[in-house]
Amino acid sequence: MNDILKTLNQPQREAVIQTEGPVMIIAGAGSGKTRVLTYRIAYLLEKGVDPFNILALTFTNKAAREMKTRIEKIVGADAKNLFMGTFHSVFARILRVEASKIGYPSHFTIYDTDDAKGLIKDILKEQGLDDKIYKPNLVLNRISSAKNNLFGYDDYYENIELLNEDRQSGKPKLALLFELYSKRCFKAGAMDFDDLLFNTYQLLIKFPDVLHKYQNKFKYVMVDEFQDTNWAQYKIVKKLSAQHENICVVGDDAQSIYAFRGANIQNILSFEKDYQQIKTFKLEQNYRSTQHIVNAANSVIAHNKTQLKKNVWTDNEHGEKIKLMRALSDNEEGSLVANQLFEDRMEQKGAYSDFAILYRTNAQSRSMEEGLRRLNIPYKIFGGISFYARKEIKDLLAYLKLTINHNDEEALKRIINYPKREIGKTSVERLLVAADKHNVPLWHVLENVHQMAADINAPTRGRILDFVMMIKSFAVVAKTKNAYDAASHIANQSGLLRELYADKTPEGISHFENLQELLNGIKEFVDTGENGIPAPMLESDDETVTTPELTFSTELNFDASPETDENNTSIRTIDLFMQDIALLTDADKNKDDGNTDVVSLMTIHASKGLEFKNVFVVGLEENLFPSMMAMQSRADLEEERRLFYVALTRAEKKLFLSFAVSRYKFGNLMGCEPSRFLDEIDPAYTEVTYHKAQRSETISPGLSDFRKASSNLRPPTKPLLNNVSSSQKPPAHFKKVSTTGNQTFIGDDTNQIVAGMQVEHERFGFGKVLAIEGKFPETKCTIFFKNTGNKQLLLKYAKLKIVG
DNA sequence: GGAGGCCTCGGAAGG
DNA sequence: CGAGGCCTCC
Repeated sequence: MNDILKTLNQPQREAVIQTEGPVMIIAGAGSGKTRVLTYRIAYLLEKGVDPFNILALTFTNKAAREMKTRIEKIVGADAKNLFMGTFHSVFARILRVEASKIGYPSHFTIYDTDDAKGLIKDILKEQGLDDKIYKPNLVLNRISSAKNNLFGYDDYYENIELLNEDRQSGKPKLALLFELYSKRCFKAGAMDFDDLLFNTYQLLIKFPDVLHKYQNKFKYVMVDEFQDTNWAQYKIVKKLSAQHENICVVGDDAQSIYAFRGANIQNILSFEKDYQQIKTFKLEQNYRSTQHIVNAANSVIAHNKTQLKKNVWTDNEHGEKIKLMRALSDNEEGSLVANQLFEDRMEQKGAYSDFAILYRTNAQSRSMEEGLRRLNIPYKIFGGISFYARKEIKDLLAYLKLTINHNDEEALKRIINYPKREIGKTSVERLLVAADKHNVPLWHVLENVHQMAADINAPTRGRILDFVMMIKSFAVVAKTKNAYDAASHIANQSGLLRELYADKTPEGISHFENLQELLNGIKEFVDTGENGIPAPMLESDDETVTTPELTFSTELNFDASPETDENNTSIRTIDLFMQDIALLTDADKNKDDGNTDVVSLMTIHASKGLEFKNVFVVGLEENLFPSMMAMQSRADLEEERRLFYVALTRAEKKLFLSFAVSRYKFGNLMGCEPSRFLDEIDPAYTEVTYHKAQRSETISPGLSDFRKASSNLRPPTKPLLNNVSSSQKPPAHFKKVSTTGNQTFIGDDTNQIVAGMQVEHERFGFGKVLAIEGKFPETKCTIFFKNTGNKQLLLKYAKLKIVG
C-alpha cells in the first residue's frame, strides 16, 4: 500500500488518506479519479475497517463492478463484502428487506419506463383525458421530477406554485394523475425507478430504528459522480451518513450531463454549505490526454458561465492537432470516418479497440455502421435498443414477474392474451373497470371473475380462470425449482416458446434466439450466482424479521427464508434472479462474444468514464449537437457544452470531429449547419481537413472556409429534396425515394391491373400479381412480393405502380 | 376478437 | 424513418 501511495501525486494522496469527516474531491477529466476512489477504499480496508461498513455508490453498474475488481486486486477477496452498487440497486436491496414497513411486499416489481407509460395511458383513458394534451411522457416527467425532489402527491396537492404551473399550462389534472398513478403502483406492488429513491427516503425518515440500523452499518460512505446526483439521492446519502459523517463525494461539475433527469449541480454547493468542516481536494492534473486535447477542451468549457474554478493541465506531449472533417451527407460521413479510422489503424499498427466513435443520438450509429461494414472493420455498438427492452424478452420477463408478484398489473396486461388465448381487449377493459370499482388489484378480479366481472361472457370467464390456474401453477414451480428450470417450464407451458418457434421469418428466428439467450443467462445465474451486476448482500438480520402484511392475499410467500434443496443449501430461485433485472442495462449483460478487438460505437452519455486512444466525435451540427431541444435556455445549452467537453476528454492521443452538410431526418434529407461548438474550440489546436474520395488535403487555419462552403445548401429547416433543382445533379442517395411521403408514391390506375403483372408497392417493394378476385370496389388481389412473400391487398387502398 | 394495412407524429441522453 | 393508434375486413 505504501508503494501505491508513492505513485500518487500530492492532492491524490491527500484525498486518499483523509478518511475521516466530510470530504469533497473535485476531479477534472482524466485526473485519476477512479484510482483515488479505489485506493481510498483499499486504504480503509488496510486500516482495518470492516468492508461491511463501507458503502460506495456509483452511477452505473459497470463502474461499480470495475471498481470492485480493482479493489479486489489490491486487498483480495475481502472486497467482495463491500456494499457497492448504483443508487438504484443498493436502495432496491434495502427496500426489499424493509418493504413490509411501508406496506410493500418484499418481492415488489420494479416498473421500467414502458410499464410506467402504460399505466399512465390506462389512467388517462379511465379519466377520459386527452393524451394529446396530457402526453404520457410529459406526465411521467412531471411526476418523476416531483419525486426526485421528494414531493409525494400529497405534497404536490399542497404546493400552490406547482398547481398554478399546471393550470397555466392547461393541465390542471396533473396532481390527480400523480395521486392515481402512485396508488395504482402501490396496489400492484410496484415501484418505478424514482420510487426506489423516494421510498427509501420515506423509510429513513419515518422509521428511526431503520435509519439507525443503516447509519450504524455504513460507517464510511462514498459517492462517485456526485455532480449527477439529484436532490433525493443527496438527501438520502446525507441521512445515511449523519451519524459518523464520514462522507466522501467525488465529482466534476464540468461533466454534469444528467440535469435532464433531475441531477443538480447545486448539490455540490449545498454540500459545502451543509458541512462547514469539509475538506476539499482538487485533482487538476490530467494524465489521459495530449496538451492539444486538454487545451481544446478547456477552451470549449470556458464558454460556460456556471462552473467551479478549476485549472486542468497536463504534462503529456503536445500531440497532434484535432482534425476537423466535413462530409456531404450522413452516409458520406460514415465512409469518411471509416476510411480515416482504417488509415490511422494501419499507420499506428494499432488495434481496433483503440478507436471509438461517439455520437449524440443512437440513430446516428446507422451511417457509421454502414461505413465500417464496407471496409470490414469489426465494431460493437454499446447501448442502443436494450436487450431487455426487446418485446420477446419483456414477454417472458412479464410471465416471470406475474408469477412472483400476481398483482403486477402491467405484466398481467401484457401477457393475459399473449400468446392468444381469446381474452380480448374488451374483456381486459371490463376487468380493469371492476378492479377500479372494487378498489382491488386486477389479479383479485381475475380470481373472482364470476362475482366481480359478470359482464364478461361465460366462456371468456372460464378462459380467464384457466389463465389464473396456469399462473398459480407457475408460482408453485417457481417456489420449488431453480430459476432456470422454472423459467424454462414457464416459457414452455405458457406457449411463448412455441409461438416464437413457429415463426420462421428471419425476425422470428432472431426473437427465438434472443429468448434462448435470456434462458442461458438465467442458467448462468443459477450456476454462478452472477446476473451481471454486483450484488451486495445485506447481513441476515434477526431483529427485523419481516412479517409480510400484504393487503391482498397472494398464495405464495416469497418473503420467507430462501428455499433449500435436499442438501440444505439454498437454491437460486427465479425471484432472486428477478430482483434487479429491471435495473440492468445492455452494458451489464455479461456476454463476451469472443472478439474484443473491435471499434466501440456509443453515445457520448454512455462514454462517460471511458477513455480511448483515438476518438471520433461525429454529427457536429446545429440542432443535432447541440440538440434542437437544448436551444431554448442557457442552462440547457451549457449542459450540451459539458457533454461536448466529456466527448473531447475521452481521447488520449488523437481526436477527430466531423459534421455533414446534409442528413436524413424522418425520411427527409435536411440541410445542416456546422455546430457552434466547432467555433468555440480555440483554432490553435485544430486543423481543418477536406476529404475527397481517397485524397485528403489540409487547409488551415480557421473555420470560415468550410462554413462558407456548406452554407449554400441552406435553408436547413426545409427538406432539401424539394429544393433540388434540375440544374444540379443530385448525389446518388438523393434518389432514394421517401416511402411514406404520400405525394412521392402515386399508384397507377388499378383497373388496369391484371394477373401476371409486375407491380411496385410503396412498402412491400416489387412483386408479381398472382390473382385478382372480387368486384369493384371490393377488388382484391394476391401479390407475391420478393421481400415479404404473398400478400392480399384491397385495390381500393393499395397504391400499386405497374412496372411491366 | 384479431389481423394487418394505413396514417400520423415525434423529434435525446438512461437507472 | 419507425412506432403506435386507428380502422376495416373477415
